[in-house]
Amino acid sequence: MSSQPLFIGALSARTGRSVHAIRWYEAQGLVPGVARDAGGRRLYTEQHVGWLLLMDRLRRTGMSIAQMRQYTALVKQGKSTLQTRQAMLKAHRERVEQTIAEWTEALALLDDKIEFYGQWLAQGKRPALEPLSRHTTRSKP
Amino acid sequence: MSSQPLFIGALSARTGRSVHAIRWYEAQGLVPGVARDAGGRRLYTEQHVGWLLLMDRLRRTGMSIAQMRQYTALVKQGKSTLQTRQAMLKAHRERVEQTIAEWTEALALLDDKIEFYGQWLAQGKRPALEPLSRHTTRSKP
DNA sequence: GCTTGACCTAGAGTGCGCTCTAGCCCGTTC
DNA sequence: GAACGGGCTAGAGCGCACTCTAGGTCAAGC
Repeated sequence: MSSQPLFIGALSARTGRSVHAIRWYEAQGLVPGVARDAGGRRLYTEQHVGWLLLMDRLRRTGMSIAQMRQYTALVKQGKSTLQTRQAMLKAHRERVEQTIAEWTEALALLDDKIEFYGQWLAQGKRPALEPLSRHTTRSKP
Repeated sequence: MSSQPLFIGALSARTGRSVHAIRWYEAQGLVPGVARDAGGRRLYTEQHVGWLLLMDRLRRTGMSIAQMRQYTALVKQGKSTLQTRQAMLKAHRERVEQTIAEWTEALALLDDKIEFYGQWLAQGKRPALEPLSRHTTRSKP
């Protein structure tokens, strides 16, 4: 269960992030609890693997570095910030859902366009109805 | 049905894109068929509204400017490129679906974390199981 | 005919998130 | 003990997608 510490190269291998990126994340205040050995080298634990992968997920779902820094700062402050952290994640969850909804709409537009090209190709002439109007207009009934 | 042309300010208002952005898009080869009046001002039609909104959708679903330029170039070349255009959209559709899947996974992780904080708050002490392991490890059975 | 405002071009500047370089240190291996 | 691999810091550079500035033109209204 308890494992020996990882050096930065090992953490890099485990997380798929570059060594540079890991150091840069730390400099940005996105990696709490990094110890050093006698020679000044960073020492990581298994938890850091999970943490970095969480950071990765947050990033790749559009959370900014600034917000991730804020979240990390809350974690560093301990359990008095549990509520705030939960609220942050809930807010982010909202944004993720919102984005999924938008991308799903885009999927519908793409399907229409693909179908439009399909008909054009099948019939040899441009179909009458352009698919654009249905999806791209901004309301106005 | 036939409407008088729009100047760039009107197009900006209709599409929500800035005047600067519209000119920049044109410079990048993303806006086909832009006429000019005697004084050199750009003249747009209703189709341009739809076109820009399509470009917007593609952009906001992660298509790069380079790829949008490629797509626009195909449109400019006429119907001989129908098949290629359709293929491009199909490929983009794939990427969009892929991304939706990833974001949906992230949603699950967020839900777990939110729940984790909920339990911590309810019980007053840190729950045993960290939600991270389930979602963030990269395979390894 | 002069002001006003919307338009024009060319190009510089910006913000984000890394990525890479330079120059150095330290510990292990031959 | 020299070479090598991996670590360190500080800071420069990059790619993308805009965004803004400077300096000018043009046309419609007073």
